[in-house]
Amino acid sequence: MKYYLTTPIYYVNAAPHIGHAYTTIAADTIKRLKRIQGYDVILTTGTDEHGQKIERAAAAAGKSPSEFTDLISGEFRRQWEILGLGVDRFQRTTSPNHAAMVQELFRRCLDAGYVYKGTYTGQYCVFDELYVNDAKPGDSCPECGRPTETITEENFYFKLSAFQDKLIELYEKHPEFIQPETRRNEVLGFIQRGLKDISISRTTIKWGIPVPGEDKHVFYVWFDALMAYMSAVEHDKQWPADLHLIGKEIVRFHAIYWPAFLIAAGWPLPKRIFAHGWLLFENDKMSKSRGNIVRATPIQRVLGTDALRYFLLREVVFGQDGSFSYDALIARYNADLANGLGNLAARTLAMINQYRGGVIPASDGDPQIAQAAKEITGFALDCFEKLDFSKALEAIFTLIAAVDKFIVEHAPWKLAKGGDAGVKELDDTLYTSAEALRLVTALLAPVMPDAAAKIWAQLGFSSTIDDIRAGDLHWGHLKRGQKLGPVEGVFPRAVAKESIDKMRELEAEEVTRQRALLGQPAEPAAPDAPASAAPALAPIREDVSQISIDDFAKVDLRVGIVKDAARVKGADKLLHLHVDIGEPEPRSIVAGIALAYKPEDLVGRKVVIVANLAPRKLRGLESQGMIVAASREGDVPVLAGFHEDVPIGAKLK
RNA sequence: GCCGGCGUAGCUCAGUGGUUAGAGCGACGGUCUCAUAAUCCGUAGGUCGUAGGUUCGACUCCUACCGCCGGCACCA
Repeated sequence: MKYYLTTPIYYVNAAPHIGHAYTTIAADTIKRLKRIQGYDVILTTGTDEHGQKIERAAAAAGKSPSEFTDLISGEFRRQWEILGLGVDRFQRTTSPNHAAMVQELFRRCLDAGYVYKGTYTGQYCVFDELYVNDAKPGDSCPECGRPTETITEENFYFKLSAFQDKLIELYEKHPEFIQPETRRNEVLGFIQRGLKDISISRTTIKWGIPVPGEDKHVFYVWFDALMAYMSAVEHDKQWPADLHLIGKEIVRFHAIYWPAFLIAAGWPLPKRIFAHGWLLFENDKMSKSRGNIVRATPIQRVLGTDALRYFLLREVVFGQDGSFSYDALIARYNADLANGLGNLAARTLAMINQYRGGVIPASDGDPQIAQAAKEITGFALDCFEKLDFSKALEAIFTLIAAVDKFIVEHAPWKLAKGGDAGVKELDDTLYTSAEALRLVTALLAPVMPDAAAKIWAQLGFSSTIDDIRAGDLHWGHLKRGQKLGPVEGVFPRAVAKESIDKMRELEAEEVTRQRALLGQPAEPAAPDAPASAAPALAPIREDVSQISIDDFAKVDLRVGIVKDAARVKGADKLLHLHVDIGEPEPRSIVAGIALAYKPEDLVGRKVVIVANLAPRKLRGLESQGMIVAASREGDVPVLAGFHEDVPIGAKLK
């Protein structure tokens, strides 16, 4: 039986961080779980390497696109090796086998009548490679705020509109197709509002896979990238995937576009898509602009890969957003791994060494613990199957607690001194502890392979944890007479401050190394740097065309004072302002700053506006100009202002 | 603005009509000594977001409101 699962292919515009590791660690864990169940498991990952953003990032690093993507793709591949993740195939979208598959998808869709050529005239954001519907010339991009360009281009379109009913039918027939349920509901809601055809080619980009017979065109990123799931296993015919593991931000592409493409091409559909949540840093979104992105390797180097794996899967409910913090990591590590699992192993193995010469005694074990073990095992396996890692782990650790209690109740150290009377009870107690330890170790092996391997060897097994199968997960499989291996602590207790300092130090080093790799200047700001520290800004566009002073003079920037401000009904982000710039009547201006500023805080504040911008209606209100604000990727805008007092109506030049 | 979710002990969360609302972590007190200053035992009193309502009875159902989150709309 085969089981094929995937992580997303990661976009190479940034170096790997803990978010990438999260997905890939989860995938590796699932792979190990499925192996225990006896499946031949294939896990694929890879890198998504096309598009203008990459062209640009490469240029910024002073490299050609292919040099640049080789470098970053290699960085991802190495990351998974360092973390010991069992990736079977690493698929790059720049490899020839992939291009052929994408072109094949295109031909099949074309032959089936789901692709047509059309013309698009309108606004386009070069940075995001995005067509901005309903935008006018001069408008800026809804995603990034950069100016859009007016383009007319011939494009290939995919008839997504033809798939509305087919997709709804798919979700109804296979409720597990998209999980968790909230994502499924969102997708359904989105589809029920109607699907539009999508453009699947671009003539504005060179760095991509060419459309067959249409040299000017390259494929749009999603038409290209999704196919990596098929090209990765092209040679051993593993398609369809049993599971696509993704982040919640790419649900729509996987749950809507992807099955539609496949149906159009007449290829089988993946069985299940599971979208996990985001990893936050101390409850804030991790983002470049905040400078609070955490990498996996510093954590690995201080506490070990297992600590990272355990933390991510135990602390965060899979499917929901979760928070990473160094304090929580250390707390989990010490409470669960050092005091719980590590200590149980240490005390159990030490007692067998001391009291029984390192040999597993003969016993059936305590019936109550055996029963508890049976129930907990069943429950945990059930949770694992549902990808509810946190609940599974919680359950497994209740068995550890039960055994700790059991040991105290029987006090083997007293039995050992009690002569012949205590021999049987001592044997039973030691066997029970060791067998429970064996079972717990086997259950935890998919999550903590390194520690499990160590304990496994200490229990005296010559087989490896990769040999563990479902049949081993039953009480009583530990054999009497088995000789323990050399014993050594698996999770030494961590001193919080020391460990955190060390992780932060390594984190800073890793940031510097990654930035050098990307051709960016060293950035001293630590992840916990105060807000005043300069955040890492996106590189300034290399290709912003230069303008003359006359061009600049066309822009009439004026200082004004906000007379009143009010929220715009029906819009989260909009404020309706009246700004006095020294004209007879204040200007009516609608600005997308409601998330950053309260209306009452703006009244009386001096702002800069573009006074000669063509008026435009927004939500029925006329906007006679635009407020100047600085914005960072993924962040709220910050209004421009002055340190000195400036009269109303003053012109900026 | 529309749709959905959430708001329970310091922290993370469980609990969906019925006796005194639970767990883990943290904190405090005690205990054993096999063990990683670990284990084990005990304690900690949280208006179950706010205000109404239904009911013999609500954390659990309904309504409104507040706050947070997500999706859509929106972002000049």
